[in-house]
This record gives sequence, structure tokens and C-alpha cells, in this order.
Amino acid sequence: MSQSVKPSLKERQFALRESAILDAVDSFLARKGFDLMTMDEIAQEVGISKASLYKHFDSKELLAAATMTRLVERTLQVIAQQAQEDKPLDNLKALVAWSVREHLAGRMPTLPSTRSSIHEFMTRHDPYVRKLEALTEILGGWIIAAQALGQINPSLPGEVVLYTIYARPCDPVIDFLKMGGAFTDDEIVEAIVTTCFGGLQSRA
Amino acid sequence: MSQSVKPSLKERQFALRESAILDAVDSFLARKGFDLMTMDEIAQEVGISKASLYKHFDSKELLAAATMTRLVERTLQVIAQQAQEDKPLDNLKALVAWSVREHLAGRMPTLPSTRSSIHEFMTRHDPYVRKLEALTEILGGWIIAAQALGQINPSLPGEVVLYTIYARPCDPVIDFLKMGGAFTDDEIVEAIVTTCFGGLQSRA
DNA sequence: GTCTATAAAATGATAGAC
DNA sequence: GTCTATCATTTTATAGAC
Repeated sequence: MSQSVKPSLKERQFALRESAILDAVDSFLARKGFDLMTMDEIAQEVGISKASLYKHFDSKELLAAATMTRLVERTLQVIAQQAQEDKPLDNLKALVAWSVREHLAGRMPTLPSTRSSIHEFMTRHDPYVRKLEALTEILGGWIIAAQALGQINPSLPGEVVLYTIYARPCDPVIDFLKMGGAFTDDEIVEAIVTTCFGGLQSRA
Repeated sequence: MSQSVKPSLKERQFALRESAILDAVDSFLARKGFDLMTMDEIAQEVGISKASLYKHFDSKELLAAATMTRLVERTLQVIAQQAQEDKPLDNLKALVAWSVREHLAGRMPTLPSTRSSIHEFMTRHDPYVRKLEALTEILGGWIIAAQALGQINPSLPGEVVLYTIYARPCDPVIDFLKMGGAFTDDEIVEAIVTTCFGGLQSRA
């Protein structure tokens, strides 16, 4: 840490380019997913050659892993900003709302579904796994607290609540509602949050 | 119709092989999705050559379309069997439960997400679109009836309810819960139905 | 580190014999 | 209609010059 007091111009250029690459991958992963995204189109989008891209990331898998790791970091930052003491349910709702908005803005790279060829790779990628564990610990605490307060259904297993929240940003319902064109982004966010936490049935 | 009174042995063999192909595609689409599924592995699984496979289906897209069309037909048959008069909410819940069980059994080919390269093709494939419209009409009727009875939240737009139900069989939560190994199939079905219709929050 | 050019592998689709 | 052999294309990844 202490040795990088003043990054050189070259280092800053390198970091800037790397950030631009990850931004592009965010967008491609959101639009096409890992398997349909190609290294050619990433290089083209960033405006560099494919060989240069491979100087930054040794493989397509590592590139996706870096992007997903940065997403978890971003999520941890957002959580640190907007979390409120003793309001676990509100915190969980705010997180879902934020992630749906990120999805609608095209910045939400697909969380690895179990079917994707990248999934197994991610489970072995230590930086990602560790950060995801940190996030899971925070959410787990909120879930337990919300259940203790009677806000979240206490009869639901914690994993069910956790996975249901993790799955929201890649919910195909978001895209279907967006495609139809009949709803604003705010209405879509509200629809997802309402159905996620309140369900389809009328509240008694 | 009336001319195929007695199908020949050859015709029955052909139909049987076609059914075996579609069964294999069901499984591959469920496990890997359209883009990762290859014509080679389908032919190998069925035990025929790839050229023979192309005699049955002219392209990978048409093969997937036939599989998805058969799924909608199967769904319509299940609905005809298990639907109860004047119980729209129960009918919707039973449909979700059935589709989750099909997913767990490996027989639920992925519904085309908007990101998949097959999605646009499906929207232009008439047999599929027509059958899906028939299914949508039935579900739409149940949703309206359930809202009129105060069972489904009347403030939710019909599309939101419909898409939320359509998205359930490809919910990644199913796979995550299955992978963890801590839940039986019945418990997973119950978890999805409960969170879908009841939401995460406690009922007042 | 960046580029052009190319290797190496996977895969959708077809030719042509039987 | 089924097979073997092959084509054509795409795409990940790298070699080698500068």
C-alpha cells in the first residue's frame, strides 16, 4: 500500500484502460452473458487490439471474474453508504431496488447461473469468493435481524431469503417488462420489490 | 388428418426417433441452455449421426423451437387435467409447483431469456407463438379472476403477475437450493411457491 | 505494451456414397 | 434416411515485429 504513494503517468493510464475494459465487460455481460460475449468485440469496444486485451487479462474467464469481483466490491460500497442501523428490512429492499436499477441501466453483469460455463470457474476464484462471503455475511445478519423483528417471514430458511434476493438483479421479469414498453423504470423497480417482498397474493 | 389412419412401421419409427431427439434436447436445454448445447452431443445422446439429426430438423434453431413448442403443449395438457373451476389462485399455484418439479426433474428446457440468441427466433416462430398465446389467454383469465376474488393483489398489473409466474421455472434460486443439498425437492417446490405468492415479508 | 497475423480448436451445416 | 468425411465459420489464444 505505502509504496504506491504517487502512481506514474504510465500506471495511471494502465489503470484507466483496465477500468474502461471492465466497464465494457459490464455492458456485454449484461446484454449477452458470458458465453455469447467475445474477446474481439470487447477489444473493439475499448478501442484496443485483442492482443493488448490479453496483456491485461490472461483469459476470458479471468476477465469475467475481475468484472464480477468489481461488482461485489461496488455492492459493498453501496451497502456501506445506504445502510441504516436497526432497519434490516429497509436495507434489504434498498439493495434489491438498487440492483434492479443497475440492471436497467445496463451495468449489471449477469450473476453466474449454475448453467453457465463460467460458474464453476467463479466458485474457485478466490478474490470473488472471499468478497462474496463478506457480502453474504452482511446480508445474512440483516435477514436474521429482520426475522427476529417479525419483518421477514421467520418460517423461511435463511438460504431461501438470501438466494431470492441475490437472484433479483438477473430476474427475466425485468427484461420482459422493459421490452413491453408499458412501464417506466421506476414502475419496474417497484414491481420487482413489491412482488419479491410482498408476493403476488393480497395482503390480509 | 383422415388420411393417416394407420401409420406404417416406418412412420412410427420416425415419430419415435423424433420424440427421442426432443427428449434429449429437453435435457440439454435444461442443463446448458441453447448456446452451449451442441448438435454433436445431441446426436451422440440419441445414438444417431449428426447428418441424420439434420434430416429431422433443418437447424439448431428449429430444433430448439420444436422442443419449446412441445413444452407449451405439455403445459396446456397439464392445465387441462389439473385446473379446478372457480379456484384461479389454486390453479396458478399448481402450475408453478408443476413447473418447478419439471425443472428439478431435468425436463424443463430453459424459457428463452431476452439475452439468448434464440430469443428473437422464437418470437417469429409461429407454432410456438400461437400456442404460447393460447396458454397466456388461460393464465390471464385466471389472474383476472383471482384479482376479482381478492386473492391476487389487484394493484399489480396483469403483466407483472403473468411474467412473474412464467419466470418461476427458470428461477436460479431452484438450482442454488438444489446445489446446497440441504433441501428436498418438495421443500424447494414449497419454497418457490411460498416466496412467489406470499413474498419474503411476514403476513400481517 | 501495442500492434498484425495466425495458429488451434470447436461447431453448425452439408456432400456424396449406400 | 443413415452414414462418414469434410467444409466454412467463429472464436480463444498466441507469436513475433516494433
